[in-house]
Amino acid sequence: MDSDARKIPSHEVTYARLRDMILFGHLAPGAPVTIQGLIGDLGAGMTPVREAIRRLTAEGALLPQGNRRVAVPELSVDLLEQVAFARLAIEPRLAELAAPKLTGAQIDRLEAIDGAVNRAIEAGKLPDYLAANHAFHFALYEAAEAPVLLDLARSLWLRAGPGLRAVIGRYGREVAPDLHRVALAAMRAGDAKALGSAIERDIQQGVDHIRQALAESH
Amino acid sequence: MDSDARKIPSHEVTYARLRDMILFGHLAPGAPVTIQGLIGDLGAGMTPVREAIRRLTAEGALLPQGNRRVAVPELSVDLLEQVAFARLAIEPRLAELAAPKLTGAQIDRLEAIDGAVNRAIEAGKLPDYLAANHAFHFALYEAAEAPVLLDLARSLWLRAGPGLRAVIGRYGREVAPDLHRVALAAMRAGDAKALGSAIERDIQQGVDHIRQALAESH
DNA sequence: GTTCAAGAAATTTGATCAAATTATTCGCCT
DNA sequence: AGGCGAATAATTTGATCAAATTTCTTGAAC
Repeated sequence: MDSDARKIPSHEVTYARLRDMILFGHLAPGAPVTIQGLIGDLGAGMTPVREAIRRLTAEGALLPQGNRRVAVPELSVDLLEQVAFARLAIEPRLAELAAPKLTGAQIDRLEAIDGAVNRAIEAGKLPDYLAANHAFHFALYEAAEAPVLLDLARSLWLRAGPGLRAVIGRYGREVAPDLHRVALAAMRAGDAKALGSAIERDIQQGVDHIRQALAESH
Repeated sequence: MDSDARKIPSHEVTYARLRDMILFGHLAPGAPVTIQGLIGDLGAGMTPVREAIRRLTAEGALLPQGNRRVAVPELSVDLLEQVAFARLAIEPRLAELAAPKLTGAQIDRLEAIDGAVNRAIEAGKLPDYLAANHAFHFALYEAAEAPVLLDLARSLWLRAGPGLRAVIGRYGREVAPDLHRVALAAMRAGDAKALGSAIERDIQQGVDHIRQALAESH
């Protein structure tokens, strides 16, 4: 029954679960991320939990609290600006690198993911939207075959995670230009520059969204 | 005697030691970074060593090897280009942010560190040079008070670490323009743009150095 | 008879857990 | 309000289990 789960180690599973909780804003900033608590919640042993916390701390998704505890960091305007700057530097480059390597099948897959994004928006399913949007960007970035830049992008999305919580619950007004469609058109045309530009504007749009949500919650 | 060391946890010490070994090229790429080996070499327990390895893996300083081991990654030309691109995007920005916040005392300290850099060069002490150069850059970057960008810079230096090993042992021909001096002049003048530009050229110079060393070792 | 290969045993190493230790925090009492 | 003590949580060690690599042996082919 559970014979299929035997191959992947427990600390990987624990890491992935905790990461997704942060990435999609399921954990409140300042939340008490305690080892003992996660042992109960995730049903894992102590060692796997410790290692998951250490990894996420190293990636900037958790913040050490002076005393020997960690918590989900509050996303201040100052931190958001740093994340925004770095994302705008790294991710358009990833898109440019991916452009010449994309196969037709990969573009089809990206178009399918983008369909899921739009369906989630129309249905008003914010969590689904966040997951699908994440999937779209990283399916594209992975095609760039640039592991260093990809790791940086992952870390930056993780740091922006707590900000998404502020977005959740706001009206799902999705903005005018659908930049994913622009990006897809650039992919089909093989235009790396245009693709990078579309991704850049898409990031700018997303960051603006978080910035507004942050400003309204004081 | 060791009463002062009681406050900082063992896994932090272990992490810092292993990190520095990678950062300054003391570990050969492909080297067998094994838990049991480090327990012996560093005299630490199993859990601290595990956590240090996990943290450094998350930061990209160590690479998982399919089987459940990790090793110091080989620095290919391709990886170096990615690191170079990201460093050129992030670090000049850190310098610009630091410029208006630098106090006279901090600039004096940076000048002192740069003195150590030059002394190490003249004495032909490569390890001392690497340590002092690292200290110079991060003393500057820390003044920017931008933790996100600072973490990214740390991760990038860590990824470039294995490349330094190729540089060690080559003739210590230090290049013409001393860009640290240019940077110090920009700091005293309070010219953020000039400081960013000096750091940018300094990075370019360092990357060129590694690139050449890499090319010569085929 | 020698060599190569396949397979099995043994050793090494990583993963997980449980217990003991140490530090921090919180409530209570003065 | 300040300090003392109990409780809670993190750190660390040691032990046990599972996986992987290496080595040794055995058999067959040349």
